[in-house]
Amino acid sequence: MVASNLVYRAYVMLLDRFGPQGWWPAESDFEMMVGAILTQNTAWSNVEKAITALRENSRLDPFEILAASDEELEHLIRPSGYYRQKADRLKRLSSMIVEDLEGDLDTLFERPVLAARDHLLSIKGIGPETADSILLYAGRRPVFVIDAYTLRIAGRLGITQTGSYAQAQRIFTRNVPVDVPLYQEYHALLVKLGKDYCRKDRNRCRCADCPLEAQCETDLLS
DNA sequence: GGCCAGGTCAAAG
DNA sequence: CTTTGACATGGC
Repeated sequence: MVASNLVYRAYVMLLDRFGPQGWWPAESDFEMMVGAILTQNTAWSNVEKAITALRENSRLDPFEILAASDEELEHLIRPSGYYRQKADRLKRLSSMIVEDLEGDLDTLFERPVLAARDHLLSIKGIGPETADSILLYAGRRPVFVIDAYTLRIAGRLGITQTGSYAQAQRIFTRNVPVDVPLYQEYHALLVKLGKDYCRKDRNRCRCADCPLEAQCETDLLS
């Protein structure tokens, strides 16, 4: 890892342009995990409505989620979309926490990262991005999160070839310092860049104002 | 009205 | 191992 590589310089440029993004100011690690599931392919504004509803009904807790009926849970999280699937996923997550961890999340996060990651991935409804988001933002473990924006941006910068999650994760991990706040901030900045400058529709790509314009190799997306 | 959003899974080539 | 369809609401 050298301080002059593109992967690291991109982080510096993005932070300089956009500033800290202040992601995931959840009041608890469990709330953060709930948000990670509810935000799957969904706008965060919709997730906020669902989390607020859960909180106001005192269901923002693994035991309370298990105690709730499917109908009640689905109703509370409906604004976040895919509400039947996500209600099921929240119950599976809660079951794991209650049954495997006795309700104590630290039991999970204190384990070796790969073991904790595998444990999360064993839950139906938790894939690589959700697992890694949980490890990074709730567990504060140094795991680089890859999402659709990161894949698209990395492709345009010529950083990755295949567009696979694992490859992108390896490359980002190898080229930035192992630092939890940096990982948290970099991921949030990539999402910010993706939303505002690197959209799927090429006609909407505002490459002229893009902070990484000079590094961008193509207008095309993978 | 159409596109998109801080993905994942099962089924199929 | 890669691709495809289903899942669903709300904002612009």
